[in-house]
Amino acid sequence: MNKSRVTVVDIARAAGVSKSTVSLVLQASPLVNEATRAKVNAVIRELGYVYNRGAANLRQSASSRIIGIIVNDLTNSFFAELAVGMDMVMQSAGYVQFLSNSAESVDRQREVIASMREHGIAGLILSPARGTEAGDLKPLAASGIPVVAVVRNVVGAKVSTLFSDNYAGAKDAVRHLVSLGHTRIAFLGGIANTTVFTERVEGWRDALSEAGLAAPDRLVIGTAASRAGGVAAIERALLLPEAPTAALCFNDAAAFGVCDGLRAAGKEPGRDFAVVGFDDVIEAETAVPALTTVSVDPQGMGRRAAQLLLKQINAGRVEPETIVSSVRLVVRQSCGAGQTDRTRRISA
Amino acid sequence: MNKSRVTVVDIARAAGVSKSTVSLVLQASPLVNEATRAKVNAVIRELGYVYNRGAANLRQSASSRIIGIIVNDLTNSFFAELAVGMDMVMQSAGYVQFLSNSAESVDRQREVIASMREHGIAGLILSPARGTEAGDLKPLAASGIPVVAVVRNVVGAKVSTLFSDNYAGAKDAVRHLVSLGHTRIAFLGGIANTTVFTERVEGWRDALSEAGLAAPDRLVIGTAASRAGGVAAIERALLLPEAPTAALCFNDAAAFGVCDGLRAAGKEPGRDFAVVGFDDVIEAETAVPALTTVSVDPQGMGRRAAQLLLKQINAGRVEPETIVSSVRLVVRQSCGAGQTDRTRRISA
DNA sequence: GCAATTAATTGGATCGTTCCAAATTTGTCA
DNA sequence: TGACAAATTTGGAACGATCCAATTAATTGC
Repeated sequence: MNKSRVTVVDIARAAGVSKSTVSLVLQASPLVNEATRAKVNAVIRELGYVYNRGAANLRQSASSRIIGIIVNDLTNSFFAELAVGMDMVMQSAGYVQFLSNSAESVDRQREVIASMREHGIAGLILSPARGTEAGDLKPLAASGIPVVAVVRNVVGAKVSTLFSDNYAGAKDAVRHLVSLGHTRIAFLGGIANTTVFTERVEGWRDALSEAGLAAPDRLVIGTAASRAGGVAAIERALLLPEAPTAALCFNDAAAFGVCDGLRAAGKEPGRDFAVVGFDDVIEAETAVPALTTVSVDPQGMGRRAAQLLLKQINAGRVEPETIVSSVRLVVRQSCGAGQTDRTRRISA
Repeated sequence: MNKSRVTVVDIARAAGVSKSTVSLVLQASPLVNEATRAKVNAVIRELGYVYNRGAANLRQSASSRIIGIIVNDLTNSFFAELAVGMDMVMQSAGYVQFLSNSAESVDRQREVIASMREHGIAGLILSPARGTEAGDLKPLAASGIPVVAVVRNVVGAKVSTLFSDNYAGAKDAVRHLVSLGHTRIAFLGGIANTTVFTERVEGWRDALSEAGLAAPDRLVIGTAASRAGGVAAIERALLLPEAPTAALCFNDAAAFGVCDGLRAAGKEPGRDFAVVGFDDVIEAETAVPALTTVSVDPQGMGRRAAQLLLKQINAGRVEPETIVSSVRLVVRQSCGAGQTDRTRRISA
């Protein structure tokens, strides 16, 4: 009902103390007498006082408790999980987040970064939009705001980076397919000319040559990193003269698409064609067939990124570091090896 | 390199004008001379000045350009899309968002709301965690901050609400299944005792009785509203004495789970059992079989919610309004009717 | 050329908090 | 009890912007 907001001065007047004392109570200072503290707190509750962090921030030279998170595609469940992981850590560390979706637009990303700077973020976690340049992060770095890039890296930018071991993961996956007897193994889906794509293809190529198998370029079919992209990739793959019998897919979304495409072509994934994904999104486990995939634990990665950023914020000025998050192959059914408990139980 | 930040006073000094003039330039006031404006802008760029919105906000009586968004489960692609829709509108209206994930925890939600209040949000869009009470939103309403609840409603709270027509959607879906000749139609997945669940079951029940069919309670199998929940629900459904031949599922995630469960039991969704979902997430279109589902267009809903909130913010004080977003049944393959172009092309 | 307008500019005062140095109260001990 | 230390409390100056009333500069009309 009060048109104007309640301030420390109002509290002070009502409690019969000075505003300085109220301020001390607000920050739980040990300097203030217990009785006074109790009285002030009572008045605070009574008047429905709301702390004004903006005003406090203005005076405090220390950085704010706001951190920015920008993700390139929130509708992709990999990134959504990544964001959730960050959210968990930041929340419990007493930070709030500006979370934004750049939708792969560098312009949009630039705007969001500018807006976040104006709001005085203490740090930024960025899953960069495609085409992000070092210059886009320059102003942040210049004003000493720590930045952590996740999943993708920004070439030339002096920021901490956290990404998964794409090369090793792809290599492991292909080795496994080779051990199952496959000789024509494709790489399906994903957008070429991205660092992540290149690294995974590199792992695929090296695993093949290590096994003495050919790795012809026509077996690498880059499309969108989505379900639809997976469908398109497998359609093209099946038209090849010597069609592959197995595939490592760019990510899980593409892998699901590949399964869809196989079924549409009358082939059963897992039985007639081995499919391996990358990411290990939650659906990978419950899908039928359950997806064999390279697990990168997006939530865990989000948590680690958040921790890294917090460390940098607390340390003041820190040298950028690069963390390669290790991955592991989770063998389920879509590659044709192994069986889960659930399947056995149902078919029994 | 400068340890302390650049302020309007620094700009003023460097440009040889007063800080008031700089302020005028910052807000693009027509009062300032073109030559002066140009000079000031040049200095701003040169010194790398960053506008301090916190300080500005402190003085300005008007509300901030920050809005809060809290979503109950960001890992669910329905809600992720919802958030993206909001993000689009808010971004282009010049607002930034605090986006948080309550993960269905009312405590967490309360903390986040408190934190947002301290940061002076201009409004809040909330997809409430289960168990949210009117009291949780009371303080916001009391301080005149507009709130829009989406997807779920908060009983007793005087806030605007935007949800989809669950009853009509469910009814339409079941009518369609009836028209295909099904007589034993189950309702699978979803958590009972939620408004959304109740409304959808109501639509299911009424469509059945309208067709002169029985709607026994055992055909309603509530589980989690997830892929895993769908698997569990269909497993139980198939064990019933007179097993159903079709199902309306609580949402698309559950519907995918039902498809998985059917395959695991040796039945092909669409051919041996009709499956209909609810939501129309992006994957519904590309899945095999493509999912027949009640389309609620989550992004569109997010956009509408954002527009509603903006309207309320601009209007000052507004009466809470309730908008029921209409839905439409999208017939694809999982219900056994119709064929998409893609399937025909591949099988040809 | 001078008053009357209009266009541009400018010092404070202010927003709600924190910080600092100084003032006050309380407690201790000889 | 008085001196001294410790425990509390406090007024006023920041923080970085905006706003207002007031001032100064430029333009116009006659």
